Amino acid sequence: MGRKTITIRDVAREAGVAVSTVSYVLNGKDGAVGTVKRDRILEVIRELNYRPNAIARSMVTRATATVGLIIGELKNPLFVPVTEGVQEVLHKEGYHIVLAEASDIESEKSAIETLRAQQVDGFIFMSLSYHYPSEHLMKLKEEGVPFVVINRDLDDNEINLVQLDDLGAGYTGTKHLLKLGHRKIGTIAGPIHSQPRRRSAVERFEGWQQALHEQGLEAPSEWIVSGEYGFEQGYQAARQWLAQLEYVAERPTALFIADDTMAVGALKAFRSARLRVPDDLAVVTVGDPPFAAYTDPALTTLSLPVVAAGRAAARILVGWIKADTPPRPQKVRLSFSLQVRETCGANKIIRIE
Amino acid sequence: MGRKTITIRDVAREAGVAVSTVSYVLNGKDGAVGTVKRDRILEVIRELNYRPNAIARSMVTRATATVGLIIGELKNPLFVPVTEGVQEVLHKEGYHIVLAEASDIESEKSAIETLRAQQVDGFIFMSLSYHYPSEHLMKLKEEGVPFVVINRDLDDNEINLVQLDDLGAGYTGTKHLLKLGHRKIGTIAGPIHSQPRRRSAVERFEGWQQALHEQGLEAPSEWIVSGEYGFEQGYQAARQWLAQLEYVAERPTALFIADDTMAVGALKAFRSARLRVPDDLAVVTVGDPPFAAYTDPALTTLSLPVVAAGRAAARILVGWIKADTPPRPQKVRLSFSLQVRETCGANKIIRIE
DNA sequence: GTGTTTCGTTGAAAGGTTTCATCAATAAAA
DNA sequence: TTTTATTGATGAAACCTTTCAACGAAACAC
Repeated sequence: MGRKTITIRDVAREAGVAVSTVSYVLNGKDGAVGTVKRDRILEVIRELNYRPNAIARSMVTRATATVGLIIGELKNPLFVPVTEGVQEVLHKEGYHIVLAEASDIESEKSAIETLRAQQVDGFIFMSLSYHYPSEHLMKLKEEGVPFVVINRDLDDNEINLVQLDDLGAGYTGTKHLLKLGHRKIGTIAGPIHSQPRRRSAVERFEGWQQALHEQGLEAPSEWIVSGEYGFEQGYQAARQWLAQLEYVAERPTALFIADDTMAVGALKAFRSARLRVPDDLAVVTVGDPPFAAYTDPALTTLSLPVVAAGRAAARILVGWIKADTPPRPQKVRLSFSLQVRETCGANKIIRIE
Repeated sequence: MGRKTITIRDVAREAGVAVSTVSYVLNGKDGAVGTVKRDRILEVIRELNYRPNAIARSMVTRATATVGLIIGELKNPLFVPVTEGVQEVLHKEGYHIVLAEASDIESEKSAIETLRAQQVDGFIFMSLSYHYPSEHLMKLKEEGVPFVVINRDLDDNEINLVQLDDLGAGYTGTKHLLKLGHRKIGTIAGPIHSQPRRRSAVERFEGWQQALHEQGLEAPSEWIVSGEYGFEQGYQAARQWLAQLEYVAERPTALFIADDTMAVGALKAFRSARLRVPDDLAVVTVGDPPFAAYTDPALTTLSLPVVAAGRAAARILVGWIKADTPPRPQKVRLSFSLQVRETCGANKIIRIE
């Protein structure tokens, strides 16, 4: 609508100085301009309600103070906490986030294209954990575009990567059950068979396996089931798991579930089956979202530092952008902590002793 | 890093045509350029891997195809579903989202400033539901900046607004309990006393009140408690509620809780107090997040169409931007639906009959 | 064959900023 | 007093597009 936008030129005219002078005070090149003119300029800026045009600035500086956050799907429970961390440090550093959803590799490519056209200064990828090469990321790297990847499985370790220690989580969770005296431990795994493969699910599963093998234990295949993350999916997986147990002599006394949302669904299934947790079945899971302490029974779970992951990724990215030179490629692997609540039965055992 | 960016000029030179010609094929002004040159140009574009600079384009078109999404806090449970809806239509229309978090009015103002400097084409506000005027929004309106507000309480009804029917939700939820035969109905309200006031909480509370009054019923103040949204906050509020009941002769048989996360916390408190839901206390709540069906007992709740709210807001905004003229100001109020599950006891009653 | 449209193409201006090179004036050094 | 630095300020180029006005050539109408 025909509203005249006011520019640096107007400010300069009104203040009786050169455009470049105004630009200098705007950019805080303080030494370079006398206090009397500076004050006058600032006054005029306020008076005219002048707002510098970041687009025009970007044209010449070739920087937008904007980073693209590419995310697999908004519903991903990691999204909010990770973005929280990302936003926290990005905001502090004066960067903006532009959001793009990309649930498969093709839309990811196209998101990259449009955001590059928008001249974003860098990318953070937080999509599904693809296992396979992702040549488009390689290309990005070759072209010198700053980017960091969160929680994916990449075969190129020249790429900056922030990962949660899902293997460790699976291992430690199972170990916890072993320490409580359980020897027969099944698992409800995440999407370990999906294509593309999801790293987090596979690693948690392998952690479970590893802990058992270390003790020379082996779980029959009937004790294993897998499914997508999610409440309903967990419910269904648990029902399938229970069904499978009918075909095997020994029933597990404990269960490692790959994800808290699945666990909530599973608890429902166990309730309908009149299976008491933890008395009949001890459960340990992974994630520790806010609701974990409020289920019945409360979830014993491995808390993953997702906010910290977001922060770490953002910090690496900002460093790279500012230095304008790729950092020594690093794989940050963030640890976890065990939150002992009720589903594992640890507190009950202590009470009995 | 000194990588030469390739521009429309390079394409023009390589293809042996004028810059403007390239621009025309880029922008699909199809009639205007001969097929032979067009093909050559497209070929060169591919060859050179040319990517038009959206920033430069924005300079001249004065449009960025970008809208600012200003949100109170990422943790807000509405954020994900609303953004889902927003993103869905914005993406389809070729717009990008740039995200800004602003938890108070000052940071909201500054977010607006920086995003306007970034030349966003419009705004969607999805912050806390302030009650008070928000002059900065008025200013925005006067300056002709397109924007839509989701779920706030504004005294200016010239502003485009998408609201969830929180009043109706409170009313209908309570009505449901009344229909089940309850006459003594308390409430755990949301932050109705907070400053600035949160519309959703106040409306849900008023809906509860209204339904009771309609039946000539009155709840003693001991049956009422309020708190912030959240699991732990719900737990605490419920404990306080239980404590207050000690000081009153009659105990409620039913309870309206303003929010599902609070309800989950409250259920925990009731469990420790050996209060059976729904037998001793029927519960109805509001929101219907994914976990609502998986608590024990499952939550009877009023499902709010948050994704639809996001979509509606985005559609209004895009219409405004494209028409370059403010639409007839509208207040969209989206309805809700009652999800009868277990906490209200309805299924039990039916079974008894 | 002349006059008028239409078509395909072009050059140049405009958009708002940063920054480089330059310059005048003043301060410091010789 | 002359020379050299320093300071404060400036004009103009550059960033990469889009789009307007203009133009020659071909097609059409008469």
